[in-house]
Amino acid sequence: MQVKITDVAKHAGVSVTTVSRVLNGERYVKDDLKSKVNRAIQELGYAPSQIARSLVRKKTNLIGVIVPDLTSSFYSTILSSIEDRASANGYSLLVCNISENIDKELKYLNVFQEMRVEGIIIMHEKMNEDIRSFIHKIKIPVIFSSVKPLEQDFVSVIIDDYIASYEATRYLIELGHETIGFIGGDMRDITSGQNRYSGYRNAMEDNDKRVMDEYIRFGDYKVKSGYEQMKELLSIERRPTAVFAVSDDMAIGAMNCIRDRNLRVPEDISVMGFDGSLFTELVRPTLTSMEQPIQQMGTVTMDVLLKQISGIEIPTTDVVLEHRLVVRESCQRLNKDHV
Amino acid sequence: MQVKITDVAKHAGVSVTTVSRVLNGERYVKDDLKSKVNRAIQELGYAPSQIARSLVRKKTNLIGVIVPDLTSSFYSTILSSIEDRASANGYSLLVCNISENIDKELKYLNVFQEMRVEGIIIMHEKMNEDIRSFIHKIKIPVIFSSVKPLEQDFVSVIIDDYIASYEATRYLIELGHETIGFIGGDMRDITSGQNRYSGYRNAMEDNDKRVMDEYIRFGDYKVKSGYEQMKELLSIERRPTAVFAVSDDMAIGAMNCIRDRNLRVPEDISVMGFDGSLFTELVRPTLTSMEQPIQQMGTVTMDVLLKQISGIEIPTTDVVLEHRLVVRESCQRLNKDHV
DNA sequence: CTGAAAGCGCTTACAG
DNA sequence: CTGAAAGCGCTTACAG
Repeated sequence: MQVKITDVAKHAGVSVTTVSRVLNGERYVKDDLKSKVNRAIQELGYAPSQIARSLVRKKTNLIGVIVPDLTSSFYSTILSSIEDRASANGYSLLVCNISENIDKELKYLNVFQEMRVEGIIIMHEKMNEDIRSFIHKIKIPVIFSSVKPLEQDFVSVIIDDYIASYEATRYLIELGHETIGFIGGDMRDITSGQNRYSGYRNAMEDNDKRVMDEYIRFGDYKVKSGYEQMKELLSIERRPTAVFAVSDDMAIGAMNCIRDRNLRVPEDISVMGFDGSLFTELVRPTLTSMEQPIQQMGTVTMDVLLKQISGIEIPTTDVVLEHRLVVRESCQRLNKDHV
Repeated sequence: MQVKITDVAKHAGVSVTTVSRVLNGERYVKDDLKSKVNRAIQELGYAPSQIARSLVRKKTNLIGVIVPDLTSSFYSTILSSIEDRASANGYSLLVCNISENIDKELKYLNVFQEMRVEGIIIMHEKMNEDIRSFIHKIKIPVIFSSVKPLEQDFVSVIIDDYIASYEATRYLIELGHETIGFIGGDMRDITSGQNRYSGYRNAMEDNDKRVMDEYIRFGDYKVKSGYEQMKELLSIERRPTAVFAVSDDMAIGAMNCIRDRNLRVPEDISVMGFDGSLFTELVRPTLTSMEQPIQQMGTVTMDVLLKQISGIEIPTTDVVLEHRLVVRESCQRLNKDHV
């Protein structure tokens, strides 16, 4: 029922080879034939089948992307800039939202393979043995964005989460804070769980601050868990004067919790976030945050992947982007009188 | 280089037909052959090519989605539930983020057609003649989600924006407000521009409230424009005691503007939003909003489209979902003393 | 229950 | 400059 190339050829009175040639902008087609063909295409409303074309060219112009959570501002911003670079280069995105569901990830990785995508982008680091071995076996270029799995042979586009977290903590220390609460992520995550935790811990120790277990909590990066964990921190007898949450969402949850207890940010408690999401400017007080270059992260990810695909360059090491502390209103110098 | 079905057949010592049969779970294959084939698949790491399969079956299991702005919480939430339903039904999503770029939309519509997607979802209503005629001509099922273009022959999954807006305004009137500012959307948009504006206007008139031009502003649905337009409303000599913004994002921008002027929400000015985004619960005070059933909207969109694709049912009318006023903290009864 | 052959809609050497 | 033919990797009647 769909118009196909033979219909166009018949309609124009030429061979399919000729139609194919004008379709692909080849030279060596006389102008009168070319215009006959173009008219036929027009009249028949012909759109060549990419899938037939892919089969013979062995090129699909498809990229598969695995996103942990589409509704997250962080990931959807990265995805948006990935999409931008992809479409600018003639690629389309096959998007999979796994929402913490590992089975879905493996299933989709299989779909990607069967669809013969030319590259795969993963923004997720909770691996299992199946996924690990799948990625090792597959011949399609795979790149991780914003996360870094343990294995050295996977390529990531990331920031240095350890140093970023270290510097965020040091900033609070420099403001005079002694007791700094920490709301970490999932310790099964290398990047955003373990590395950010170590950064906090080492910054504290290097500056002779006591690291106390009751000041250390862990959430799931979302607003709600920031709220819950902050509730715990506020129940401590000598509550912290500053809190560092490893995601802006959790930091906002923490701020809301503080406010709901009739305490003020930053007068009573300073709050520091991490990521640089859109929300930092949207809440009041605005949120001081250790920011990742989110947009750039997407762009660079796509550019590196494109190079891998074209075979120009096989990256062997991670691409590490610059983090940046953006000071806004939610942190202030410790008011000694207040404690 | 990729392993193909002939390799598997050779390795297992059977015909490609047989391999194809076990791949597709057909009966009529003896157990010993079946296990031979399965072993060969295993050993060779064979993954059948969907694109070859699509060519012969004339079925791609692909859905094309056009999103106006991936970074918007509203659209990414719909997209997320669309993805959920799609993958549950064996479909993958080809996602295009057009970011207000009409040319990109037409280009992507073409890509969708060439990729032979089985259905197209559009969450965007800024049409031009090319797009309109393209959609009319194409034989692929198209469905609009959360928006309703002018033409009657396109199917949409929406709420009744006019009534929702009418009721939101009436709620503010019932709280005793006389002067109600309005921050509308783009008047080129039927759904979220014109209909919501008419709802506001008619609710005002039906309740004998004066509709004054200076109280009516228009933004682009984003936080920043809500802030800017609120600034204008605050500069009016007799400023409104309540403001209704037709997106939660703009409402939040308005709240921030009010706060930055050292006024309080809702004591000095009540603020009402629209959409039911995640932010409503995230800001302080929490935002009263006329909510759309965002998740359901995605689910229903996909379900209706799936029916269209399977030919079970060709919807001829829009699917209208229920809106719901969710009262939170940002609106209060007008305090007469205050004015 | 199994296999040889045609065909899906294109592109690309190969001849002319 | 143009076309006939082979082939991309599968599935599906058709025979047996």
